Order: sequence, then C-alpha cells, then structure tokens
Amino acid sequence: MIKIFNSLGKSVQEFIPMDKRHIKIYVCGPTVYDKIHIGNARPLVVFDVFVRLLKKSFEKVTYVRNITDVDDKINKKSIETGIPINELTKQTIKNFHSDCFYLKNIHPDFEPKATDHINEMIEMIKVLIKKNFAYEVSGNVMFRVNKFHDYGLLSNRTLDEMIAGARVDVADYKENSADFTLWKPSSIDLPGWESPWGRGRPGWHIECSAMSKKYLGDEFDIHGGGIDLVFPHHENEIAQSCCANETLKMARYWVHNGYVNIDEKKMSKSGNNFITISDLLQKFNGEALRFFLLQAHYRAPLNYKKAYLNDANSSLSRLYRAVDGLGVEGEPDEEILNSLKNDLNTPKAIARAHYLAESANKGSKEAGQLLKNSSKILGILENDSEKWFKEGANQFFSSTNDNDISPKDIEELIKNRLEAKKSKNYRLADQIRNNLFKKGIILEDHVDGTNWRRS
RNA sequence: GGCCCGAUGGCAGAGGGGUUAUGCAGCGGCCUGCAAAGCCGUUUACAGCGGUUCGAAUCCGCUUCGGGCCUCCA
Repeated sequence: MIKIFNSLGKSVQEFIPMDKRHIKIYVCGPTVYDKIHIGNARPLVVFDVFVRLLKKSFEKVTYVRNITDVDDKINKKSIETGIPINELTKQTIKNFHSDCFYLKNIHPDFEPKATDHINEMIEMIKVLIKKNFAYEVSGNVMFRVNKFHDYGLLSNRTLDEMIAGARVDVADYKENSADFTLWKPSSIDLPGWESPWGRGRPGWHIECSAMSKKYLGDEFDIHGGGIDLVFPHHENEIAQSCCANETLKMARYWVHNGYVNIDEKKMSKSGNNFITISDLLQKFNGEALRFFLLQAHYRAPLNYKKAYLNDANSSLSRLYRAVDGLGVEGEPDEEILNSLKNDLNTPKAIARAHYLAESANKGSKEAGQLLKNSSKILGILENDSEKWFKEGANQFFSSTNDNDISPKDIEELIKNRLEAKKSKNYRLADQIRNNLFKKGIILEDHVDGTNWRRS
C-alpha cells in the first residue's frame, strides 16, 4: 500500500488508483526562459522517485511532464537578450534535458509543449465561455471565479480572503478582482495565435488543464509540482478543468514538494539567490545532487549549502563501495521499498541503504546485493562502482579541467610508487601519493594492489 | 492585514506518548610502513513556559524565533 500526503485534504492518505491497471500522473515542468536551479531540480528528482515507485507497484504508469514555452517571462527575456523566442526556448529546453540526464531522471512518457496545444486550449476556453464560466472583454478572456463553488479548496482560502489580501492592481475589465486570465491579446511583436477573441496568447494555467486532459483524460490520479504552485496555478487549473469537463475533481491526489532554501530563504529566480544545475555539475556529479535532494523528506524545506553536496558525495561513495562489482539481480530491499511507500520517506530509505552497506562491508553478500537491487527504485547506485570512483564529477565537464590527470598517467605513477614502496623508499612513495592528492586523486593500498579514485 | 508551516545532538536529517535512527565531522582503538577505506567504541539531542498523563522530544495551549503563500515562482 502506497501512502502519500494529499494537499487536497491536507493529510497522508492511502493511494487508491482510479484504475489500478493504469496510473496517470501529471507534473508541472519548467517555463523555459532560463537554466534551472537546484530548487527547480527538487520536484524533478522527487517525482522521478515517485514515478519509479509507481512503475514498480503498478503494471502501467503514464507520466506527463509539460514544458511551458509561451509565457511573458520568455518574452521579456527575449527582448532583454535579443535572442529570438524560438531560439531561446529551444536552447533552454536543450539545457533542461541535459540537466535531467545528469540528475538521473527517467523520461516522462509525454513531454507536451504549450505551443503545440494552442488549439486544445482555445477549445477548452470556448467551452468555458459557452458554459458561462468565462467571459470576454476586448480580447481578454477571464475565468469567472465565483461560479466555481470549490474555488479555494486546494489552497485553503476563501474568495473573501483573497480579495481582502489582494496586493495587485485590479484590472478594470475584471468582474471580480480574483478572476484570472484564460486568454489575452498579443501585440504584433509578441507571440500570438488567431482565436475567436482575436490574435492573442493563453494565460498561464490553461495549458496544464488542456494538456492533462489530452494525455490523461478529464480526471486522473496524481498532479504534482512545487508547493508554490498550489496557488494560484493549481487552484486555477482545478477551476478550469472541473468546470469545462464537468467533473468533481481534476486530479485525485495533489502532491507538492517543499522549497530548497539558501541562507534560510526560498531559492528563486526572482529572488536572485539561485545556483544553477549546470554550474553545480562542473564540480559535482549529478548523482550527488540527486542524493542531496533525496536526503530530506520531500515536503520539508531543504537548505542548500555547497558543503552539503560534498557530504552527499561522501555518503554516496560509501554506498558505492559496498556494491562494488555487483549488478542488479532480483528485487529491491523490502524496507527501502516500504519507506518509499510511506509518503516517499527517502531519508529513511537512505538510512536503510547505509545499514545494508554496513552489513555488506562486514561480509554479507546478500545485503550488498539487496542494496544494488534497490538502485533502480532510488535512481542512485545505478552506475558501475568503478566508474563512480574514477569519474568524479561528470566527465563531460572534468575533461576541460586543467588540473585533470589521465588514468594512464595515474597508473604510471602508481607503478612508480609501488617500486618505491618495495625498496622501502617511503619518502618517495608518500611524495607521489601527496602529489596525486593535490590533483584530487586518492590512493588506497590493498593486499592485491593499489586502487585510485577521485575525491 | 489575512492564511499556513516549522524549531531534534557540532552539522545535515528521520522518527514520534515509555525502547540506539542514520550520515557527515570529532575523539579513542583495530588494520596499515604511514595513509585511505573498512570495522569497533564514543560525545546520550528534541526552542522556552505551562497543561494533559503513571510517563511528553512526541498530544494541547501560550511565548519566542525562523520561513512561506496571498504577485511571477519548482
């Protein structure tokens, strides 16, 4: 039995699928105007583990993660940089995919782009207008918030509170200050599509309603994303989808991950206190970043410090040592699986992984094998241990490092050192070892020879 | 102003009414030429103040501090 915290109801609930033969999950992906940061990576990694767990537990899972490639932030960035929108989004998507690869993400089954689904959005908006849930004012189409009884249910707030706390200038074409945009007009220099309301572009929320409907249906099992999406994004999605499709719920389970903080504050692009994944990948293996993100429970805030990534790397090395030479053969560890099934308790799963590693180091072949077999569900330890220790940070980046030394040269120096050791010239032997250490290479003497690894 | 969340040992971080989390760092030991890695031992923590209880870090209340949402955000 899988249990998960449902934001709709604010409690840990047993996951009961709509159809246990086919699980449907939608996760909000990036708006592609800039490289993603470690905070953006958290949902990518968290929901990746969740999907791995679902795929392990059910015969068929459809995982959809969208790409928002029409948005005012993209327009703004394009004007600022002079890079045409198409090029900007294309390059950003490429970076995003690269980051996902290094973070060891499995591919979503569908990765729909907003610009490929404008027609679906227009159709949905037409339905909303026809059903009187939306209205047009001079090229703007607005959602009539007070027509939807459950508005505010997900984010736990009432319409009165929203209006009372409104900190934005209210556009005069709104019937109600809480009404939100489904469609807005585009001037000729901005991206736009022909519609019954003139040339324009969609509001932010409608894409997820339209695309989840297309790939998963009117109702589906799980909708995920960062906790900052609860309001207004997910609240508005629910309003649109439920009203257009005449359903009671859009998704049965709403799952939200907590923030990554830096200096106790939420990391965000607008806060200008972020650090990108591509920057971190120059220093750290993507798997260490993944491990760092999984060390805390997904709903708790997670503070970022560079030192924590070093710790993550060390912990991961400890685990890799314990599964050296092993391949996946058989089922994952039952306790790791159970921890994940209990509201995705990855810290507990990792604690169990350490226990298995210790047992393996004490000689239990079985423990090491169970740990290796669990790699697929966690998305860590999937690499070959030998490779893990010799690659260090991702090779793609380290190959350009001036300080880099080739494995061949390392082997040569090890040979020289062994000769020195044989003739009891420990001074020379230590000198060789120290010089290598300065280049980030650590030597380990064993009865059957000397191993090296990158620090 | 409204609504919400959190406070665990040097650090990170689970758990959660009575029993060792775990990792990193530190210290002592085994091993080693010395290291590294590994193993053994070790430092007994739950913001403060009240309350409930045989018993509270765990439940309730208040206080303090920190954070978040209400605007784009993962």
